[in-house]
Parts: sequence; structure tokens; C-alpha cells
Amino acid sequence: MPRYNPKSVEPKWQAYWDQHQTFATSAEPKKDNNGKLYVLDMFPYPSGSGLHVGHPEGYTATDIVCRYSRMKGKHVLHPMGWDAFGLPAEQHAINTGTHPRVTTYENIATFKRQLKSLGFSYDWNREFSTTDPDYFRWTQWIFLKLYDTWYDPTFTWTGPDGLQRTGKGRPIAELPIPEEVTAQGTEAVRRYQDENRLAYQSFAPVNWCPELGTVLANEEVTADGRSDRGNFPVERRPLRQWMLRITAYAERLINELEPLDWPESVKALQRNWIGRSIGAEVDFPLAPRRAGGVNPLSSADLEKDFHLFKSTRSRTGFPTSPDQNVLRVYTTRPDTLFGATYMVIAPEHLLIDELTTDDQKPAVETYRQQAALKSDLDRTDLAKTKTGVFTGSYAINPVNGQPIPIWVADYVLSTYGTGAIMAVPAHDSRDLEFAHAFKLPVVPVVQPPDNSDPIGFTAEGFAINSGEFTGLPTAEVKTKITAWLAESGLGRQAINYRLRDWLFSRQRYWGEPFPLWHELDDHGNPTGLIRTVPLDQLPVVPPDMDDFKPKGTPDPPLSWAPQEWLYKTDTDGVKLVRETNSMPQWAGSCWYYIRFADNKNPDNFIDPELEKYWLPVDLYIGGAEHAVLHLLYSRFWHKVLFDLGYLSRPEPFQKLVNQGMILGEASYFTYAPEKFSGHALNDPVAAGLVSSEFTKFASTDDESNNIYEDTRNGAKLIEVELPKEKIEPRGGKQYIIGTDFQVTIRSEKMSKSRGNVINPDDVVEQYGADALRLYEMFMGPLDATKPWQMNGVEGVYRFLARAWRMITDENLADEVTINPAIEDVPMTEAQERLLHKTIKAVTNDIESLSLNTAISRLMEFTNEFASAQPRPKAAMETFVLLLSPYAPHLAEDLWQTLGHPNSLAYYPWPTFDESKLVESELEIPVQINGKLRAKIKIPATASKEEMEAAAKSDPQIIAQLEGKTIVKTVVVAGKMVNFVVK
RNA sequence: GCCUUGGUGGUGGAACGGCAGACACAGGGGAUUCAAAAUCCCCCGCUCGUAAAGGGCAUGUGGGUUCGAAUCCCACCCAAGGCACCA
Repeated sequence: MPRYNPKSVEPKWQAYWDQHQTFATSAEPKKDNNGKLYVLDMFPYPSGSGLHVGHPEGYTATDIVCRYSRMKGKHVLHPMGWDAFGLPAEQHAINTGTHPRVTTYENIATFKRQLKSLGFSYDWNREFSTTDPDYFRWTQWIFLKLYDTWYDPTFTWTGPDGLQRTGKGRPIAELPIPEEVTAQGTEAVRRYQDENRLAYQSFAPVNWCPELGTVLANEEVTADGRSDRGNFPVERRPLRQWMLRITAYAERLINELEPLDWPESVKALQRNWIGRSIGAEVDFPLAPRRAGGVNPLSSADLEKDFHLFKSTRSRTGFPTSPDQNVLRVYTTRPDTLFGATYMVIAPEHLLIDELTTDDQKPAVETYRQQAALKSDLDRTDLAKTKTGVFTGSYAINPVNGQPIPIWVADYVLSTYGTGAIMAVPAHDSRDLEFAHAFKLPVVPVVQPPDNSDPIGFTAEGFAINSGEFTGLPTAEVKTKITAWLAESGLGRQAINYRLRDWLFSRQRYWGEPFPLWHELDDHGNPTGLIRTVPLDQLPVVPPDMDDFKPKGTPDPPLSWAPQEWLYKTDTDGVKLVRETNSMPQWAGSCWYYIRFADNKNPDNFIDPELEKYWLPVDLYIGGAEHAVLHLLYSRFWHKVLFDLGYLSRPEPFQKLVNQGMILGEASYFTYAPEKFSGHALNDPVAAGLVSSEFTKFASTDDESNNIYEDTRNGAKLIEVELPKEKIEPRGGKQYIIGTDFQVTIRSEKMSKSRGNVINPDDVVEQYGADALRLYEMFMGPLDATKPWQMNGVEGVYRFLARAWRMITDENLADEVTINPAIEDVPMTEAQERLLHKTIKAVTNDIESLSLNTAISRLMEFTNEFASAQPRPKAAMETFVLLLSPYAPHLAEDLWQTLGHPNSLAYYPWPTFDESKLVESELEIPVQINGKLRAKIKIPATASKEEMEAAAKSDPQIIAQLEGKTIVKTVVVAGKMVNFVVK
């Protein structure tokens, strides 16, 4: 057989690793401990369609790091599991009648078989699924911890990491209860606590997706108001929901991001998502109205009232919450206060009735109803035309005493800041648009540094028309006005976040049930009071049900669960009904990295000692699509558990790497008039209607339907895909066969509809797992988006076969034996140098995850040694060790052929000797005026003078220097010589 | 509009401020073979030049710093991803 045959080699070693438990990780560190290394892949959702080529990309990278690190003597934790709750299994169940539990575990089996066929060195003893009751018992337990916690923003403390922080999640029992609440009895106290928990109920409008039959978190809704998953419409509805108070942690989620070794893009994404902004809250006193609410006001009344307000405020200071006679706004530009010419409140603002005068009531009421009906999509869609209605009331600008009108408009969001703004049309584009639409005054207060028109200028400049602040630069005005506001009790510095609390409940069956009961009164109605399921009664398992199809209403499927599951009477006689919402898919993935370190612990979610030893995850690799959702949620849970003392580090993932997307094979396109769409592909070509001269005319959402314009005659063109057989390369460009029409080459995302999906099983079948692994790493940098090329797999397969032939004897028919060219002889100096260079390069490349170049080095090595006679055995052994993280099956087999009976998985990683890298002779470039003119050979030890002399004696250089004067000579020892001449 | 990351041969991609294009793929030529597969050897950025010798031009565009720039700085263009009435 001795041809390289992955089909016999690979299963053999997979069985060996299984049998010998080669990759089982002991809980205890080994004696010769070189430290621990926790390397984690983002665990997959086991979908029905099986593994995709995108999965093995990240998995191979982590596997290489793990195999390498074990050989370096590290205590490696490398687990795998399943994120298996979620919609697809449930949707499939609804369509086919198969219970999601059944489908889920079938899919897991497929995924596991596929992963095993790729030879990943997971410790399968640590496998679990988020759907295992043993696991979600602790997911529910963590939820109860969140429920049992409130955030104290003023608490200063030092954590187990030795850092001092202000702000801490603390047990709800430690929440100070105001006296007036205590006075109202225990029920009032319970309700007061409920308002402060990190897990709380909300009745605000939420994103309801009728198609999916569930509500969605803000993060799961796209900018155009559709579901992230499935792209269905989403509408706003007020529904009772469970929320998690992630906003309490906003500041820490931003600050503690800094020291992490994460891609800058992901950090930026999280920072943007949290959206911290610094500004000021300012109270605008409401102008008094004459009896009967008739305006305008008399200026005498106004002045009197304003003075009274100011003198009161300078005594009392700025109140924590605004009193009745003011409108509080948030602004990031307190420096533009003098330019505030009107105010706007959101249609949902609490003071709206207060502020609306009788004669404006009908108009405001109508507007408010219209706004309520609009979805977020409508609101943003109408961004171009601003709408709004005057309330009839005025507020007084605290800096100058001027009365300004208060409007209602839906361009102001009730959920951000105070739900009200001061409008400075001169320096805010939205306010300017609104002011133009409703003919409101525009007062410029910032002069651009270049003295251009201040109207519409939104950057920093110098204050104008701003009283005592006139002439100062923006930054200074900001601080000075804020200070003045604070002093006079009219405002204060404030920080706001774009981040909203996390909507944590879903109306689906296939998720973790909440471990909560609602108390019922004598009539069976909920009282609003909650009881938790005692910790020793966890988990709460979803009841057995056949019908979990959404009814098109927001009632969760669990609301028609069997009575015995749904109701009970507690020991004190109080009737209870279960919470029937379930947790979102994110819940399970929020903490799985913790459980992997101690997956079988029946008494604790993790043993504290194991937690200290294994966490945090040292290297976490996965797709960029989780940049905000999963990674932000995990960090939040982690911090709560940290505050409560269950975890000893503040962050879960020390280093994060996003693997790039793998696109389908390149396709070829030409451009033809629209009427040809749908015709046979060669029609437009034959008809001579194809054009190579065009510009992009318009884009559509669907990329394949972009429209182009023929630059010769203005005709509209569309893209037409051509089969590869229609293409011929000529003069370095690609043309349609027999024509002068150039084609465009482009790669697209893999998708079922395009028919360009590559199934890893097929690649393994044809070329083997080692070739697939190697190819995915050889394609390019790990984090880059790159197109698949089957020819490339062929290429690395040839390399593996070459490595095989270098070491085994192909001439024997049946038996795998060592190649007779391999002898126990010393290496030549050149061979030794190449070997040590290769060890150095491959080692450094793994450390920096530059896996594509490491493979290049191994190829170079093979290109040299494959034809060497004899081939020193020691060099071959080192090569096999270097190759083993990439192509482990082949390497194990070659290792055996070289006479080693045991696995190389823990054999020490080769080391290099710096002194062996030194060349005796160097070839260096000689430049004239920075241009390469010759290459000369010099001894490695040559001095600068010797190098210069050698360069000057080169015939090429002599000829080039003829008749010129050397102005300057630059010599870099061992590197190059440059003559600057005139 | 804002943020992030990119832009190098026909293709994927290499390159501590010092020989641009390593390593592959595709393509061309040759050897081996009855023939093929497999394998091995050679050529391969564009261009002038006879296919030589030897030039010229080349890392999105335009400037700058430097003896020397794919690499550093400034401006712009393009692509991908994300955010977007967040005051």
C-alpha cells in the first residue's frame, strides 16, 4: 500500500487516541508543571446540516496551539460541547413532529462524528450540551444569583484580583430599605427589592416578532427593524418581560475591556455598542402660564419667576430627580446652551400631559397616537422628514432667561437620556432640519476655526453670542458652563450610555425554564410577587409536551403545559403558577467556559480551586458575528459572579481571535442588458450584447442584483454568471472565450441557494483530514476572509504525500517501512542550518498564530530534504515533530515508521540553537541612490569597511559609478551598501 | 455620516524601514511511460530588448519624511464588516 493513504492512516490514529485517552486532561497539574493553558473554541450550535468548512478553520487553529503547547509541557485544557437550545430544533419539531430533544441529540452525534474525523485533540470527557439537565441546573442557579443581586454604584471595594473598584453587585439582602418603605410592611419591602434586582420584570414595549413567535433583544434586531435570525418583521408591543440590568455594568464593561488582548475591531464594536457619552443634565424651568393657559407670557411675570427659581436653586442645589416645575434634558454640548432656541420631548415623555395646553391638546394627542403606532422601522425611515407638534408651553433657557417653546417630536427617544432635549439648531443637524421644517429660530453660538459659516457647524470652535463665555474654545466653554451650572444648582455633569437593559425572556419551548413562581391571589390572579425555586430543587426541566407551536399570540408554549407542572400550592398555602417564559439561547453560552473546567461537579457550578487554576480562558477563537452579543453577555455574567465572590478574575477571555469567513470558489461574471436575465448563459455573449465598459449604477440589498450602466450608451446592465469553461486567460487577463470581453472574478459567501457550499466530509473522503486541516491553515492569515479553492487542497495533499515519501519506502508493496535513504548520519552544515531555521520559524509562527507561513517553512524544508541522499534520521524526526500539530495523523504514522512505538503527542517540542543559524557567507544588495544595482557575496564577519570595499570592486558597480561622484555611503553591517552619487 | 479592518502578479498570499512577490495554485515547456495517472526537472509581475546581456515601470491615488518606504506621516479613492435621529 505504501502510497500515502489518509483513509487508512487517519482512522487508525483516531482510534489510538481514543483508546489511550491521549488528550484527557487531568484535573491536577502535572509535577513538571509548565503552567496551564485553556484554549477554547466557540462551541457550535449543532444544526441539522452538519459541519461547515468554516467550523474547522478556528478548530484547527486552536488544535495546533494545543498540540504544540502539550509538547512544550503545558497543562492544556481543550474541551468541546454544544450550544443546543434554540429555535431551529424547535422549528424543525413543529414541522416534523419530532421532539426537539431527539433532533438535538441526533445532530450532536453527527457533529461529534465529524469533529472526530478531523482528529481534533479535545478532551471528550468534558463534553456537555447546554440542554443537559445537569448543565442547565447551573444556568438556572446563576439566574437566581442575578435575581438575588442588586448593583450598588457607590460601593468601593478591592476584589480578589487586587484592584480597587467602585460599584459592586451585592446580595439583595444587603439592599438598604428606605424607612417609608419599611413602614408599609413586608410586601412593600419585597416590591422595593424587586425593583432593584439585576433580574427584573418590565412592561415596556418590546420587539415582538410574530413570525418567530417570540420577543427579541435589541441586539437581535437589525437596523431596519427585522429579526437578526430569519429576517422577519419585528413590531413594538408592551409585554411583561424579564430584563437583566446589564446597564449597571456599562462603565466596567467599557473600562475592563482595555487590557484584554482582543482585536481592536471587536473592542471598538463593544465600546460603540455601550456608547458612553459625557455631557450635562440641565434643568429648564417651565415658564408660568396665565390663568387659562394663555400665552405668550408677560415679561415681568417671567422675570420675577425666573429670579425666584434661580435663587431657590442656588440654595437647594441640583435635585437628584427633577421637580415638577422643570424640564430636565441631557446634552453633550452644554457649551451651546446659549443657542438653544426650543425644546423637544419624546412622545412617551411622562410630563407630556402636564406640558400640553388645552388648545394644543387635540394636535398633541393625535401626534402621540401616530407615534405609538409607528414601529422603530417607520421612525427611522422617516428620518428625512422631521415631524412634531408644539405643546403650547414654554421653558426658560437658564443661561439667558429667554422663553423657548417646547415641542413633541419622535426624533427624540424616550429611552435615552431624560427623553427630552434642548434643541440647538445652529449646531446639530437634526435640530436644524426640524427648525427649518417648523420655522424656528436659529442662533449660532460656535464660530468654526476657519471662520466659515457657523450654521450647521457641529464640530469644535470658539463661542460666540454666549455672554461671558464668548471667545473661548469649545472645550473650555464646556467645562466652565458645566461648573457654573453645578454651582448655581441648574445642572450637573452626567454620563449616558446607549446600552439598554437586556431583554432576557423568550416565548419558546426549547430553552431553559425560569426557576420562578408567581404568587396568585384567591381569584387566581397574579399578585406581582415572586417566589424562587429552592436551589436544591433545580433543575426545572421543560415539561413533556407535544404541542409547542406558537399560537400567533405572545403566550409562551409553556402557558399550556400540563397543570401539574404549571401550578402548585406552597407550604404556607399560597397558590403559585410557574413563569412560562423561557431563557434566550445566549443563556447557555454565557458561562459554558466555566463548566468545562469542572463539568461533572454535582455540588457546585465549579470548584473554587479549579476556577482559580483554569480561568480565564487563555485563547478564545470564533466568528466575528459574536463580537457584541455573546461576548458582551458573557462578560456581564462573569462580572456579576465575580462581584458575588464566585470567580476570582474580572474577565472571562484573555485573548480573543476571530477567524475570517471562508467564501465559495471564485465565480466569473460578465455584464449584459437586463432583458437577458433568465436566458441561457451564453445568449448575451453570442448576441454580442455583453459590455466591458460600465459603471456601477445602483446597489440593491441583494448583491447579485446590482445594476450597472453601460458607459457607451447608458443602457442598464446586470451581472451574468459564466461557467468556467467559457473563460480563457490571455495576456494575464480573463476573457470570454473567443471574444475581447473581460470578465470579473469574484467570490461570494457560501450558501445553499448559490450551491457553492463545501462539505468537510467530502473533502475528508477525497483528500483526508490532514489535508483539509492543512489547507484551511495554508489559505492565508487566520483572521482574513478568503475564498475556497479545491486546487489548493490538491496542493497541500501533494505536499503531505511528498513528506510521506521522504520518510517511507514506497517501493515495497504491502508494508510501511522506513525509506532506505534515511540513515543515522550527521547533517551537513547547510542541512543543519536549514533545520534550525525551520524550527525557529515554525515555533515563532505558532506563537503568533501565523500558521500559513509556518506551513510554507515546512514545505521549504521538504523541498530541500526530499531529494537528499542520504537523509539524516535526526532531521527527519525533528521535521515530523514540527509537522505534527498541523497534520497529526500523518505525523504519528511517520513517527512510528521512524521507530517510535508511542504517540508523539507529549514528546518535547524541538528547540533550535541560535549559533547553528549563522551563515558563513552572506549575499547582500548594493544600491546606488537607493536602487538595487548588484548583489555581492561577503563573509558573514565582514566589517563595514570590507563591505564597502567589496561593493566598490564589483564590476557592475564600477560601471555604474563611472563618471559620478560619491556624496555619501551608507553601510549597514551584514545587510546592505548604498552609494549616494551625483 | 461615524467607527474598524483592508487594498501587493492571472489567483491565495510572503516580506524586523534595507534584494518586492517566499510558499502554493493556475499556466507554459521538458523528462519518465506503449499510453495515461502519479512523479521529477525548468520557466513564469508588466514592459523595452532577439528568448541573451542590460534597461525602464511596478505594492489603490497624490504628496511628505528618509541614503533607502509595500512598511512611517498627511490627504484622497475604493472594498468589506459594524453603528446610525443616542442629543
